[in-house]
Amino acid sequence: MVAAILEAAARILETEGLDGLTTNTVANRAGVSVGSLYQYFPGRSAILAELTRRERANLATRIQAVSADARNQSLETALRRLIDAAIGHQLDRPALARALDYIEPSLALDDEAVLLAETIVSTVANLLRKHGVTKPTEAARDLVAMAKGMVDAAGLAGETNSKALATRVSRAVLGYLYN
Amino acid sequence: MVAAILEAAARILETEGLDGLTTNTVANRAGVSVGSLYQYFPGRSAILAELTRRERANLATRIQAVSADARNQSLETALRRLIDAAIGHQLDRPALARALDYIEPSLALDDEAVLLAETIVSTVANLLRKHGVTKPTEAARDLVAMAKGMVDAAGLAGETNSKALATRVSRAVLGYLYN
DNA sequence: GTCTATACGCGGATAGAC
DNA sequence: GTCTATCCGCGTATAGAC
Repeated sequence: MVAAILEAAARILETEGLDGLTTNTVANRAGVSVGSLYQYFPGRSAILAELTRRERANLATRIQAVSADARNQSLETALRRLIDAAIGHQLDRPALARALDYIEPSLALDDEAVLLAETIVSTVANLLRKHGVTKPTEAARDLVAMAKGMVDAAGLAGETNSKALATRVSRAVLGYLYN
Repeated sequence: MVAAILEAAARILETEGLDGLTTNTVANRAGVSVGSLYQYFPGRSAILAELTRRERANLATRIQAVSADARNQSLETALRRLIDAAIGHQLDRPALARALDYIEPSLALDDEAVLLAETIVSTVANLLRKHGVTKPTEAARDLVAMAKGMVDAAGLAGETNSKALATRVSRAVLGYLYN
């Protein structure tokens, strides 16, 4: 039930945008009544917060799996794997990812969700540190930001060729690191 | 009067976000009544559209001025100037720029506003083409996207050191081009 | 031209039936 | 536990006074 509501909310975010997401539309789309919805969520923003938490957890899991897996790889290879994971995540549901990215800062996320959001940057930072990159935290933030920008734009433009996109993001990332 | 309304809308977008922007709040902040507001704008979204158009025009003007000025500079210098201009624009009102970036795709912009938005990418593309960069349009889109991502994140994080930021963006941009 | 007052609809949220 | 019905407040938009 919770899953049905969240999935309905996600679909509405994708098709109608933030404005179109109301307790009524979510309930309708989920095939339940508003009353039932309020038994599982205290309100509209709680739905958004939980949806964000789930998506972040999703991405964090991917990132960590790849990162653990790439422990003995070169920095280039490890980064490429991370980029692939991030692109896979974002191009899976580009409009959703974009909407959540935007509202995240204005959301009152619980500690867990905040931690998850930071996981991504700190995973990258750790990787960079291990390979002797200077200012790993700053670099990680920059790399994540630029990758996000590129992937986000690609998603908006309807680009679907993940591999070509990954190659270009890699170029930008490696170029940043080696200049 | 129109200017007062738009400035009020901009301030509300910055402080309250998209949800907080209503015809009432805008009118109040502008020091006029709702009735007067409707004499100048047919509705809420018209305000957003016009605000977007103005901001885009603002940035496009900066970009073109710099671009014309840098006609005989090296590619590196020209790009750095463009980056400085873009950062100057975005860090001037980071929350506003971020909000408009997000809503722009869902806005029914008139032809002029669309053209202005494209001006930025095509200015960069022309510059790249002149210097023999392959796939200039694709590269321009990527460069703008990654710069936007970095500057946007910086603005969110409250970073105010434009010069340091510009240096990092330059690194990313040049790294992308020369790899 | 600008205001106040108001009609109208919609979304959030709850009460109470089943 | 889920539903329907309903209350309340707010935002859009307009009508009409000044």
